Amino acid sequence: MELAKNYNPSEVEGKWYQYWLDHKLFASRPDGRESYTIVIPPPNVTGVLHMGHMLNNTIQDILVRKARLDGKNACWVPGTDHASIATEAKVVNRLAEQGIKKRDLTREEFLKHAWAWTDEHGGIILKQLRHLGASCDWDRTAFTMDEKRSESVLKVFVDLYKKGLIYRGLRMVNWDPKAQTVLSTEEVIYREEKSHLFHLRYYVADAETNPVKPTGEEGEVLHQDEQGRYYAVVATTRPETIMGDTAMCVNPKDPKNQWLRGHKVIVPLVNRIIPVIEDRYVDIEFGTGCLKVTPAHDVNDYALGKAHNLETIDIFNPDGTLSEAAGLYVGQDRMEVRKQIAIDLQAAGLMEKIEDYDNKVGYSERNQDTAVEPRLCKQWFLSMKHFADIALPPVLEGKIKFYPTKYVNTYRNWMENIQDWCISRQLWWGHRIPAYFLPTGEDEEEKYVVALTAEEALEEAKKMSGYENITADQLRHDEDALDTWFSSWLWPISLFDGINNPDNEEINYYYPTCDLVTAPDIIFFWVARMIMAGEEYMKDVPFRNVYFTGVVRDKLGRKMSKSLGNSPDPLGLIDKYGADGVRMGMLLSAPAGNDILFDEQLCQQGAAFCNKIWNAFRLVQGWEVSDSLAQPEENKKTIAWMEATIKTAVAEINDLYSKYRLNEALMAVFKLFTDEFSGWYLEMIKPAYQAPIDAETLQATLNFFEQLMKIIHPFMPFITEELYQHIAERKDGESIMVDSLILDSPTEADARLIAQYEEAKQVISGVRAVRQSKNISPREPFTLEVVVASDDDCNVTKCPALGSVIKKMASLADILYVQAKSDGTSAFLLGTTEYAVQLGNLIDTEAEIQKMEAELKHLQGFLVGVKKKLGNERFVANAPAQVVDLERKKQSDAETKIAALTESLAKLKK
RNA sequence: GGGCGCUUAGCUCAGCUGGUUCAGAGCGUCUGCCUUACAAGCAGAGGGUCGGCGGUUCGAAUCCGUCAGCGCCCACCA
Repeated sequence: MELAKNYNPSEVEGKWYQYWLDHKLFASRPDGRESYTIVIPPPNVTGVLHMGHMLNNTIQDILVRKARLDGKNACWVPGTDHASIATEAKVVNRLAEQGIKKRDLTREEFLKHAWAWTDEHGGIILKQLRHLGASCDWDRTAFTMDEKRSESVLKVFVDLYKKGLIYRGLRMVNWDPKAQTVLSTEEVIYREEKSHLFHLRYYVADAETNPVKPTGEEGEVLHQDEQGRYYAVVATTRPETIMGDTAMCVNPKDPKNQWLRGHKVIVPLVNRIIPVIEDRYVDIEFGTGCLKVTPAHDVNDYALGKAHNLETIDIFNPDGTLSEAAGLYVGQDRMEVRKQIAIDLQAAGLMEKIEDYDNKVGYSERNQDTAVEPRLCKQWFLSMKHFADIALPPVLEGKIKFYPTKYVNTYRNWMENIQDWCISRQLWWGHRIPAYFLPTGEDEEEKYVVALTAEEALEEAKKMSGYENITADQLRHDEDALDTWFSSWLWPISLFDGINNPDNEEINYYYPTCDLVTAPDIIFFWVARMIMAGEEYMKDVPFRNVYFTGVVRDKLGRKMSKSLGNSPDPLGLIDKYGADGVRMGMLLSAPAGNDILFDEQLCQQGAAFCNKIWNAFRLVQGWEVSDSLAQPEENKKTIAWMEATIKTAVAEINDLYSKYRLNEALMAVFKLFTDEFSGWYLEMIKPAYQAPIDAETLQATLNFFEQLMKIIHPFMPFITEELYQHIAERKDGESIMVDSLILDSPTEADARLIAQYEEAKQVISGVRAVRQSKNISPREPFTLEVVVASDDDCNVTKCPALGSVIKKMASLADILYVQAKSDGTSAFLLGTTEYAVQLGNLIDTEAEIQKMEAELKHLQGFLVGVKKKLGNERFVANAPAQVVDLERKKQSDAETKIAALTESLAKLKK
């Protein structure tokens, strides 16, 4: 069959992906083989593929395909995440476009819209992954909100509640006023912002009844205005919260604020009188040392309020506007109020000054344009102490390995300072919390039961005193949903139904999974919590290795983002370079743990490599075979060398895989094919133009080709399948995917053979370099002189097979062994042996002399260094004998070379 | 404020427990080749003294200290 001159991925990729699907080659069932499992980090169900996914999933696919080649039963489970907060936001936005407000809908109506959206956009990303070649077992595709996963989540909630690990409590939590839900501490990201420090006057309220006299060091009276009224100054970044002030706080040890002790002050504008309290929490150095205390809107103030029994005034509505309780600016947005109140304070003469100030403001990880508000409310929490205790040891003890290892520190630090996990969200899209509230009187504390179903909840409720006759419609199902991560933390278990159906065949076979490939930014959200769930529910780790990928950046190091427009369209790249090319491009610049600076040009390199492979095959496939032709000795030897080379390379590549140094493994694969196989081997055994090749050599070459395709396959699945199918007749359903590659370890004999060929390559390169520097055609047949004693058989050129290989590769007419090189030659040194190319009248004696003198000078300098080292008694006395011997050899070698060069030079100069 | 990591050729990175003939790779650069597998190619070449300083050692890119620069994570100073 005639093959096109250039490789065309678009003609190949779709065809083989369909073939793999048709023959169910991605599917896995438990069997007697060793299992190899990866669970996909589930992308958002309505997400679209971006470069981060490309990197992440390329790596997973490489690992899975490699496991198959190693003969393991590989299973890569795909799925999506319902991503409650992100998806709900998208649905809300779409409804808004249609003029529908979420709050006008019932929960059921809203969920209908959400499911419609999910059905419409859901799983697009998984379809896109197929273009990349992802070999997931698609029949297993799961969703964090499908039936099995949902049931698992609720069961776990009920179980943990019963174990006393889930509780409900009033806490200061992070509130997202846009999404109108609480967030966990992990979901808040802090950004440094240019802001202002407002210095506000709080007048002393009781100066008449309780006189004050603040004096400075010089004795002058401070803090007094023109009318003689005394005031304190409070520095704040948030003047809009003064309506919630219920105290002012000073440090009792602060000398400059002693005069305020025991007094009362007036909140500016609001004119409420509040006490001055004392607490060592206040930093004497910061601002004026006076702190306004707003217990409802600041975590620290809340603690102060509790300690000092202060009133709590919540001045915000859930949407971030000011509430009735504020009394002023009611209904206006807090950010607007901040601007307005600054103006009003100034006008009222209550603003001492405004300074520029950098501070950190928290934002929702999902919504980076609305600042998170600390807010006091009742939520569900998971106590984390127990989980930290069970999840820390496996990582510290190495039962789970992190690549790169530096994340172990990060992990430990988080675990050791863990806070309880707020798991409830004021959202509808998600798993509804299986808690049911009982009717209570106005001032009574809330009562509730936790149960898997409403029926069970009713049974439970009836057991409570006073509720014996309660009916189903009197129970109020908690409106809140669970944090998305409360379902994803079960992923490695719930995918195999290990929660609902413990000890089933699948969970026993596939769990623990082997590798987890993920980005480091979800180490706490997801990785850590999966380890917790694994230890809690399976009493075993969820995975053995975690490979943390880097962040994909552009080649200038900027994070890829929509607003910068520097994120290429993954599918567009695949169209342009082929999936294999893009996979190689991604990986070439992705050392584990480092950020990857993505450069489209690297995909080009990947595509070029495909073309190289393609053409190498075209060459081999085009050879005419002759059965009568005997196999030349040199081919036999070269085949043995190639075999040794492949074995050695595969051992190295396997070692790199085991260390998750995939980019280095790919580079080794690339060099094996390009340099060793195409550059050297094929050229060595290539028959003369239009001459046939012997059958044995051709067969060996095809075998090598097949091995090489397997070696490359994890990185470039499509082209390797295409050529695998060309190399030999294959039955329908046969595939490189499910073939295996297991080679013997390289031996010492292999190493010797490789060393011999390395030397031969150097002779060839030496001759080529002589030609190049003299601008002589590579075809011009020369005679090579080897300056070597006639009884010395160690020289590579003396091996008949290698001799003819060298002649062929270096276009030599002959190789002669001489005592001294003849006139009209250009020489080079390899080790201590001198090789001289007979150039005849093409020689430029002057240039030769210059070249040799330069080398002589270098050698002499080198010799001086070596002699100095050997002259150092302490070196000779202390260094290991091996090292000293080596230096001695260096010395004698250098002396030999210098002698030879000097002699040649003398001869030339005559 | 704490913790961690990084700094080696123009770029992106290797270089393990200090010691093979003056530090390696890929890309890029330069030179010569359209040699019937591949110009998405072939051949050849140039290019770093290993962030600065100090120390340990017979010997340091490799160990220690220190300074500088970069990056990441964590933390309730308004």
